[in-house]
Amino acid sequence: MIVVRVALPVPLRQHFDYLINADPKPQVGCRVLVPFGNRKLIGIIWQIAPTDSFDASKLKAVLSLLDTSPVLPPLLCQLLSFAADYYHYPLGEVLISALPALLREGRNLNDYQPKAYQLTDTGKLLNITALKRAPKQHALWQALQAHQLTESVLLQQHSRSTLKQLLEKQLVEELIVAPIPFTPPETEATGLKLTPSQALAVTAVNHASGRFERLLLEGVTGSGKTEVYLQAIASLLLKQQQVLVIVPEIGLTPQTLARFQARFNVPVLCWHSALTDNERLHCWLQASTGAAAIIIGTRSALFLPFWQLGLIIIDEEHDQSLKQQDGFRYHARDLAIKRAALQHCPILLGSATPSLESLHNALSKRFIHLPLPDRAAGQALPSFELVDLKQQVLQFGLASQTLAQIKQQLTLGLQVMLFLNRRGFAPALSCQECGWLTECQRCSAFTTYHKQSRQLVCHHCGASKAIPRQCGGCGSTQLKPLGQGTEQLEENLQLLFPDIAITRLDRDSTRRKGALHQALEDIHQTGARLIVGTQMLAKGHHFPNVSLVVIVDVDGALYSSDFRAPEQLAQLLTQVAGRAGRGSSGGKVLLQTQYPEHALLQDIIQNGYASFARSALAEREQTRLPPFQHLVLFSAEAHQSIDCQQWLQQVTDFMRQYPALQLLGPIPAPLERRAGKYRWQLQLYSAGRNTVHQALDQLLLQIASWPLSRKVKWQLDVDPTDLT
DNA sequence: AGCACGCCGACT
DNA sequence: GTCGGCGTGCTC
Repeated sequence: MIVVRVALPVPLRQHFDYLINADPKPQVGCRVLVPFGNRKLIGIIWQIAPTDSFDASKLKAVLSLLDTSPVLPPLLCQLLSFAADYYHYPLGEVLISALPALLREGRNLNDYQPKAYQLTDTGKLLNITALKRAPKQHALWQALQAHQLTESVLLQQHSRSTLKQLLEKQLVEELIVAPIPFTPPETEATGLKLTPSQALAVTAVNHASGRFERLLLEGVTGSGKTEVYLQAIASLLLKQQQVLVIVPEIGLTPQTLARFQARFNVPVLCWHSALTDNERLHCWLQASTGAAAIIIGTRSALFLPFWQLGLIIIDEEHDQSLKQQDGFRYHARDLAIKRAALQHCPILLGSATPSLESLHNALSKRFIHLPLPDRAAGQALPSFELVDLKQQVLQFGLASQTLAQIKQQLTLGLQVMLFLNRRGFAPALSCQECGWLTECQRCSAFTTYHKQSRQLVCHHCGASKAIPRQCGGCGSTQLKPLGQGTEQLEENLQLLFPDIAITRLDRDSTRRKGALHQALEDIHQTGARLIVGTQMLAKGHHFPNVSLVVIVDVDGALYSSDFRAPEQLAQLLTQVAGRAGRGSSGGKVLLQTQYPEHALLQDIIQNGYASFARSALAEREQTRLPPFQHLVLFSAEAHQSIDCQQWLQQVTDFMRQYPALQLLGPIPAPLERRAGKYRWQLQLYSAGRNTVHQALDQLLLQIASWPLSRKVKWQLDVDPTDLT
């Protein structure tokens, strides 16, 4: 018996030591089933024979060793260990979250390995007449005479039950076949003709092959980023190297997959949350054996165990969905960079609207900057136009000038897209007599009026209730919708344009399975049409027939408390604009605003995202905000507001011993109460990373001993992207 | 986190 | 008399 140190999926920042048989040999990265208190847990072996073991007389023994070789190979162990340190999240939970669910539950990997079948010695010596009354079994026995057959080949000709019968008679035996990596193509796939800047980008990626290099591909929408990805991949496949492509949640469409599959004659697999547990494990195995050549996946694909990874691509690297927003709050882009460093392979970040973080890295020469300034097909970029809402009589939230332009495009048989980031019919119901508004009982927010479903819904906690007959303040029955959401905008537009088809695209209209697909199909038909939608319109989908985009209300983001709001608005506007006018006609984008002279808007519309981003960076530098300082966000949640505040005050008091840290807070969170709980936060700024990490390590040793930590649910977000 | 232990209030 | 509320302690 030897001692192993095990990482367990518990929120305790420590390891646990167990006794284990020296044979079969336990290895770091293997799963073990261990007794823990009065329950059983699956953990990962983290160290063999630690020198400073726990009191040997108190050690329990491992119940079983689940793997003969590590499910987490050394490189992944390094990556995950780094991640646990960097995000200050318990190692055991980080390790276990990197495994597919079936492996987390302790499933035996061998059951999922590809199998082959051959005759046993008795099977080989069997008399030819022995199976004559079982023709199917006889046929299979005959087929196996020459050589073994893999499971998939065998099942093409024979049934599983025949096989089972021969296995039971011990005439046939099962063996696990050694995995075979994908067959590299013989010649490089031919792609489209590249523009000079595309060709330059492909060359740069190829040149970086085999070593760690970070490249930022800054390409306006329609500049052919995907073609650069495809051609950069082509030469790696010849060398039998695998490629990982990480895309935002919404970006993994059948079209994306089809485009990769059509180009290369190698296995392309996808990885996303809609896969079943079995499909996930399959994909995980194909990555680890090298059978998969290209994997296109959402952020957690980052933790797949590749056989020979040659390149990582992060598409839409600015996208918020790359950052996990609960539990282990990692950023897939940042961890992918770490992974590329460990793998000694290049990483290519692509976006039309790069994050200020990546742009800063590119401008300061840490990343190789690869701009693609022109649209590949040569069309003009859409033009922006501001619509001043001041002193205007609005009809359904739209200025007369806006309506005139909509009408004009519809008359031409073209499509118009209206973007309103507020779903439902109206953001609240209001009493005409006393001004009372329908509020959520459990959140500090109003409840949205949904007309179709006849309900008041809180968009923060999800609670819904029937529409009240009377005002909760004065008892009046005069309740009217206040403000406008997509549901109402659709209704109103239908009144104005009774003959025009309208498609609404938001979380409510696409809830039903297949509804999104249907809506997109409708939009792809030519002819006049109005499209109304939320954020969903800005991501992933292309609308070739849209010639005019209306941003109904841009002002919300102009004066936000979140310092990232301008960046996000600029990205949104640019992305929305890029969705339109892809056909022969260049599109136009109307921005309705009360503040047409606002510097940010002026910058975006006159000079474009690239220019805006550079001035925004200069501003961040002056105000010492990320990426010029590092930010860590503490949040606390409790039934009593005072508990949150006091808990964060304790953090503040502790952190005072580090003068290099700047503290902002404790302050109430932007949504002070959610689902019946109060929420506070504390922001920590630091010029250097080391200081924060050291301070946090010390702090986390203390927190468990604070009595208040029992009442307060707290979390820590390193490099937060969302300050709510 | 989970789970047991333990000490006080309102029920069959 | 018990069921069950959640404070406290522990997990190799």
